[in-house]
Amino acid sequence: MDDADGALTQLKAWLAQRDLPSDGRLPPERELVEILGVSRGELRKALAVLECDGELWRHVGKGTFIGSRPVEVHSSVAAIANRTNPLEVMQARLIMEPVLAREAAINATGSHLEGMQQCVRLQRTAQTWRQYENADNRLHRLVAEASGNTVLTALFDQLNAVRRAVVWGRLRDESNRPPTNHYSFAQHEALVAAICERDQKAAFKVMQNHLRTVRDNLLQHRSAAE
Amino acid sequence: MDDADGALTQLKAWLAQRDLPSDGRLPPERELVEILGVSRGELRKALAVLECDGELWRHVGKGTFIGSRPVEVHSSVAAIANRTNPLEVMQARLIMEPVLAREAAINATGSHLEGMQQCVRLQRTAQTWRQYENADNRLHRLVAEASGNTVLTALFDQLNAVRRAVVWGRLRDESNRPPTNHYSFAQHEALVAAICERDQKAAFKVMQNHLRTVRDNLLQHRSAAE
DNA sequence: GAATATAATCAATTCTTAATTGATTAGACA
DNA sequence: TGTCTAATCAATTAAGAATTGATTATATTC
Repeated sequence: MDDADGALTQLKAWLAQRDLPSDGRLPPERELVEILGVSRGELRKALAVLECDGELWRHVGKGTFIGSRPVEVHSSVAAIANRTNPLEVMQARLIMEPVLAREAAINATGSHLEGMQQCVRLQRTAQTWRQYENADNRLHRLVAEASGNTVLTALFDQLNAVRRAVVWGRLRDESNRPPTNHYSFAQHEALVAAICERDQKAAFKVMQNHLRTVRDNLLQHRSAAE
Repeated sequence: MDDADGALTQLKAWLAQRDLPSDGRLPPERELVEILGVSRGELRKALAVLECDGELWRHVGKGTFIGSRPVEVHSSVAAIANRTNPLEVMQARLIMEPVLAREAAINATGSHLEGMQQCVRLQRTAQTWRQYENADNRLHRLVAEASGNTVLTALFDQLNAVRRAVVWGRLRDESNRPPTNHYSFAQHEALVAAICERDQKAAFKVMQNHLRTVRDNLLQHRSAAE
């Protein structure tokens, strides 16, 4: 390497002798310039080479770091909700939630069961759709949590966030209050009963039937609107 | 309701007539006290009742909101990975991926199929484990994408991110290059073949068997280490 | 005149400080 | 004893200043 790569050579040497902090961050360009005694343009050229080689990554406002750029996994819920539709969401729920119910029948703790039963009671006495939906959300979340699987619960949370962000249009019943004989009442009670009795197959089946009912209602409303 | 519940009655009445902002936030306690003309203690009792009923939720520094407490969806991949283990991840994969494979058999496009076949070829000729894993990642991601379900694909991505972040310890084979008779070869080829032939049941079954093999290998290694 | 160094500026991010807010405690009052 | 008021605490948010990589303009050097 000749003088044309002086900055690069010097930078590599400095990186080799200096052990960096745990996060792999190296000093800002304005400091490195003084440390290495090169101009900022030369330093940036050298950094660009190393970045191109995948040895470091940079970001405005953050700094320069050794290693490979961390993958952005924070695929926003809103972005997903904009590219999907209620039917896809229901399909995903039909895959996830029966399994969660089955696992909940195995692993649910006493406090989980108490919470589920309270949700069912609250739903029966709900005066508004908002109260009804609150209880519904809490119940399904409790089932997920009771499964005991951290990953599945996290996936359920993301699915749930997408569900709430998706545009459901006029699919929702807009009457003032939930009817006293709403189909979900019996299904939710059967679900909680199955989980309480540790009946895995029943918990799976009841949840599956429940979500199929919800899905079929969805399709019926849609075809009626078209 | 008598005077003992005056604050609760007044609060409910105020909530009924007043339409709240879109985020469901209601004024801070210090303001509500002046609006309703009740003492802060009474107000907090009334709020506690409504919170217990699940009609609102509160948090220090944030405020008081109508609706059910939002789940921590910010659960970053790293946070999940720290609280889970390889077995939970495999369980989640066993639930998600066979379904994705079945849907892929229905909805995969020509470019999806080409990509899958290329992955299989790349895996056969992989010189290093890194190349092998790259092809493996791409294949499974292609199956998810080919399912055509945006939500399921997003969930797969999150699961995949967790899988890569989880500490697998010495479960990985550390030999220099993948063996030429690695069990995954045949399974992956059978998977791609089933999807190409639009055989939904076979695609589901092959993926399930594949992941069970992976899981069993995992358990075997673990019990050997103990 | 071309190339490079230096300075100025921009935009994204982080840091710092103050203000807000629900929760808790202590004292006054009846 | 019970309730109201005030003070205080702890968690969060809001806003402005300071950083930092990227870009552009100006000056310098050979």
